[in-house]
Amino acid sequence: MSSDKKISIAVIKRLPRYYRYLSDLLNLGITRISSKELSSRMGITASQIRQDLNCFGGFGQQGYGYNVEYLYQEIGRILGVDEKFNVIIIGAGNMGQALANYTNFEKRGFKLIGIFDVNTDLVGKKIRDVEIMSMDDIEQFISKNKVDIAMLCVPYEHTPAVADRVARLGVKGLWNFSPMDLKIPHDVIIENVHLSDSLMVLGYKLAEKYRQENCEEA
Amino acid sequence: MSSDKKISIAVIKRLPRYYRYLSDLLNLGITRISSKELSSRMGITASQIRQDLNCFGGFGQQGYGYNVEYLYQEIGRILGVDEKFNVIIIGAGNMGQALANYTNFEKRGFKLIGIFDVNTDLVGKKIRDVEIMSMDDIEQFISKNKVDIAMLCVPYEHTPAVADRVARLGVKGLWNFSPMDLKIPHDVIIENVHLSDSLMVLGYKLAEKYRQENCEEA
DNA sequence: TAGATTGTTAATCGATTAACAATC
DNA sequence: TAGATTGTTAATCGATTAACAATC
Repeated sequence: MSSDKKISIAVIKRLPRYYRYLSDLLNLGITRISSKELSSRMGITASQIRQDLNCFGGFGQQGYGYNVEYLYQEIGRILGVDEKFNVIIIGAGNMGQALANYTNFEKRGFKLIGIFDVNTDLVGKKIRDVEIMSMDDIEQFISKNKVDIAMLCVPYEHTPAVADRVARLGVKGLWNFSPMDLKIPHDVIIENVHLSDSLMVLGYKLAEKYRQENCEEA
Repeated sequence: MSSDKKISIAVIKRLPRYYRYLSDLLNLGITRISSKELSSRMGITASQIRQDLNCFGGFGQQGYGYNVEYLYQEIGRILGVDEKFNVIIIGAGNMGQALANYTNFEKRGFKLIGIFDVNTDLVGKKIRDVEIMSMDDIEQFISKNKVDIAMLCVPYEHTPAVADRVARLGVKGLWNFSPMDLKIPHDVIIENVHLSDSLMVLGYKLAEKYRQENCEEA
């Protein structure tokens, strides 16, 4: 059954992946699926799927499997897709603009309501109906609008100060794109996207592959 | 000692993080560090640090600790920073341009040598001295230049076909930004960057936080 | 030498997988 | 009812942490 025993981060990190696969199944018009079939599609064990899902409740039915649409909606609910988080982007460079153009985020419950930049040349420009505003106006904006999440796309050296600034204004979630482990002394949830870490893992695997190929030749 | 017992992915994923912290220490002018001191900075146990490093060899010295510069260089070597991977970006939209502007990648051993897009309006434009070329010319380009890694910043629906196309041309590493688990029938290393998965984990944690706050009020 | 800190083995903890009774 | 497949407990596996002898 569901309720409150602490759910491990390993399980939580798999939820968006389940959500993606279920979305695909839905688009394929598949209405029911067994843990066994899903396991072969996802490349994980059926046991793990059942174990994971049972952290949150019994979504399946013996002898039948899982109803795709129901499971999709339940996982969406767990992930907070219905919560409709209000989001701002800080830093309207390429990365900020790229994120502003990701319409998929909206479907996942993240609504972009503002973009901020220090560069006054950009102020007034619109990206998908959302205006770029001056950083000077951010205090006023947040006091007038509920902002759940700030996506931080500012240069490395400014990131801690900007994070601190929006945290003081009551923003509860930060999505950090700078290559640092952002830590601020506030009651805030931080999720770091370490692009260069990911690239370096790719580099490691590639270097390892090249080494192996060289061995085989020799 | 070093050698060939398979190193777990959990360890490898921590290497870029060690590399970042060591780079910071170097910039602070710190020349030696103990696993204990590093553990308190990184928020992991000293035991894990020593265990991790010893997968690759004994980099430290009893009674002294680790030489920061030496350890930094060794981890860099393990990660392939010296290999100088040649990289191309496919898709010169906001995300592709954002990546093209990340000068940090170069310092980590990833050299951008080409950008490709289907949009002929973009062809000829330069980003940091690298020209945007037409997708039609990609076969010729790869046959003339060693390309280790392709960063895929193309729309979702085109991603598998583009991945397949460059894999056939001999590109051995793919960095995928589309929200799918890219799988292609070639001998290629794929690293997926699932931005929306990361954002949804943030959403989960935030939703959980809000639920807790509501409970406390009630 | 004495103190510090590694490298490494052993113990613990947590996550994954296997097994199977419950039940649709 | 018989067959299928879940929910859940138990077994296994791997990763993290603790401990300490080796040694700088």
